[in-house]
Amino acid sequence: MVSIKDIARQAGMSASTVSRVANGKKHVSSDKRQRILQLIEETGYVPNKAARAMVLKKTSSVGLVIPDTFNIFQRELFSIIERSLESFGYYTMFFFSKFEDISEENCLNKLKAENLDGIILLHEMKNSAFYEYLNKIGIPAVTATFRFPGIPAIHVNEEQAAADAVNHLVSLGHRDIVMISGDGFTFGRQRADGFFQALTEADMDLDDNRVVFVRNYTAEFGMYGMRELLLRRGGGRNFTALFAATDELAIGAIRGLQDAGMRVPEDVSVVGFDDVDISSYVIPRLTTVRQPIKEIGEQTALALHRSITGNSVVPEDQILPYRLIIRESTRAV
Amino acid sequence: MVSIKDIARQAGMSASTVSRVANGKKHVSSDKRQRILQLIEETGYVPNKAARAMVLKKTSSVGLVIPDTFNIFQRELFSIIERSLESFGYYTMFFFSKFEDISEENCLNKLKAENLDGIILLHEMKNSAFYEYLNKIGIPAVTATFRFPGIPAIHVNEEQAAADAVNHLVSLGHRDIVMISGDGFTFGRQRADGFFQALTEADMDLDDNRVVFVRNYTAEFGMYGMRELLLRRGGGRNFTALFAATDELAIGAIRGLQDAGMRVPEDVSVVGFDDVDISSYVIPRLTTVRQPIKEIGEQTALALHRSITGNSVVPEDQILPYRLIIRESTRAV
DNA sequence: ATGAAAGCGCTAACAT
DNA sequence: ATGTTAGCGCTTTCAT
Repeated sequence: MVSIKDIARQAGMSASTVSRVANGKKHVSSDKRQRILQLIEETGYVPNKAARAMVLKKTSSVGLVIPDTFNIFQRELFSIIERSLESFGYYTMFFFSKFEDISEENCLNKLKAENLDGIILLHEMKNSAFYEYLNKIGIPAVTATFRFPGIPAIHVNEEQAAADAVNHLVSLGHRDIVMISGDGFTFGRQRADGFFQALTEADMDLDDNRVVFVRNYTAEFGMYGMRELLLRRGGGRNFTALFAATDELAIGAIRGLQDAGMRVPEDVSVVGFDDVDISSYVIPRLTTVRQPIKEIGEQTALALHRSITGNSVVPEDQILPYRLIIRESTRAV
Repeated sequence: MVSIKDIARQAGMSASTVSRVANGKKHVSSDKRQRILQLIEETGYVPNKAARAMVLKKTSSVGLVIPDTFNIFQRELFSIIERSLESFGYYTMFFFSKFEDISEENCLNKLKAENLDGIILLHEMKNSAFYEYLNKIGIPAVTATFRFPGIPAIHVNEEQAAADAVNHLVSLGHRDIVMISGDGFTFGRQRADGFFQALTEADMDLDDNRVVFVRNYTAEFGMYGMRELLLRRGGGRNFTALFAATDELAIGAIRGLQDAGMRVPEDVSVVGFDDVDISSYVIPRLTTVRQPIKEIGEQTALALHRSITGNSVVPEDQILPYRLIIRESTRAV
């Protein structure tokens, strides 16, 4: 590894001068600057980040905490955030965390060791120790797609969005609607709440048997959820519509339906949530709730940047607009 | 941030003693050790990684270079690698890179600044400067899913696997087979080569018009590719089977077929590649080539670990077995 | 404009 | 067993 001293020695100057050049500071004669620049170019010298972080007491890095088993939506989101953060000059470090105490503790320790400038959570924590730590050291933090008291959040109104999705089904004449949701994230609960709210407003029967909560928001568990629903309802001909808490869940559920000899949307209408890439290509194309993923990502990065630099207003919660995208998986009863 | 000095001061001992305890070294009396451990617990002290890296001259971190627009297969793979690396005690840093000179240069600079213990590439580089750098500084490196001369690689025989996929189609009686592949990764070329090889062996016509290369390996581009193919073939009734270079491409292509009024597998059989999660849930379930993703990930981490510790044989190229998974998207003509 | 020196948090070598 | 010291690569006073 070529260090600042190597450059200084080769140039016959001091490390200070090299440092000034490397950081674009003034007060260096242009001939020396030229010479050093040339040496940097030749040797491919790049300042060591660890050493820099130590003296500067900041890392220009932000930590992005994401679920260990992130779904397609979350994957798209973190790419956007990463790119956006980069445009502000931050380097993004990813921290994968399971929804378990031990994994969270592990994640927290890694985070602590890094001396980050800020933290973004895409993923709520089971253990409040995490939030307490953020609070205690006063590190800038932002949450995306969910909120936690005291931390600025960027998200949509999950409950309302879910209710709207269900209302679409109701407006199509469906009277017997079921739902598959999941554990581990608040949005699973919120979307289920929206579901019940819409049912209530439509004056429909809302026994708990209408919702099954599965372990993961994936296609695999969507299929299991559907099997469970079919079992509960004794073969299933008695519901005509399904609301799935994510598009992946919806895709798996449609598979389960198909396996049981039911077609979508002829026999059962299905609405998903997220409007993930693949949703507009599967058969049938999915009716779903589109989250403004680009805006969520960009606003999250911006809010954190503001919070880090501190030279503008403290960012507040931002609730962004969603949109119901009607495609082929729903139809009138 | 609580530092080693804070602990030392509170304990009334020297930093060395605290360091010894924090690193589980011997030669500390058990009462002092107790006291320090307690303090560490209370304060939540975690050694600063940057400072540690500086004196140790190693970071216990490995860089994982992945494509900016990673597909589902690559996403699954990097999770596995990350977990596996963690079990060896490494922290993984992700570096997203586009297949462009500037992005690669950017990525290389970040890499250099980090002083990594090793590097894993999931993604080939356009510019050879990248490989030259690895070589020059002699940093341990491993490539996964592709190979570059001089760097140990973990991968399947892409060409042979593709040929097998096509042979399956041939054995089903298909005589007019087309393909959608992509740019930017060698595997796109290799899978196309396997396609041509199988066609040759089956003594079939192999004009270049049979393959369309799209820009990305996503469902979106799979659909575009199919449209292009349909255009070329004047409406399309004259091919009965498709080989898609990835499952996502296959899903998009099936959508394109469906939109043109053709059904899979009744009118056209489709084979994908990768056996991504979603492939066993979509309609129709995809026939595809399964890469041993878990083994690829684990062997990659292991090979790098060996290369870093240097206390075992230098790892060599490993070619892992693939498997053709026959599901619903293919049938006899 | 330039260099010398101090110090960031940590570990290891060297005393004691 | 424990403390003192030096030094990792860098930036930033502070002299000159």
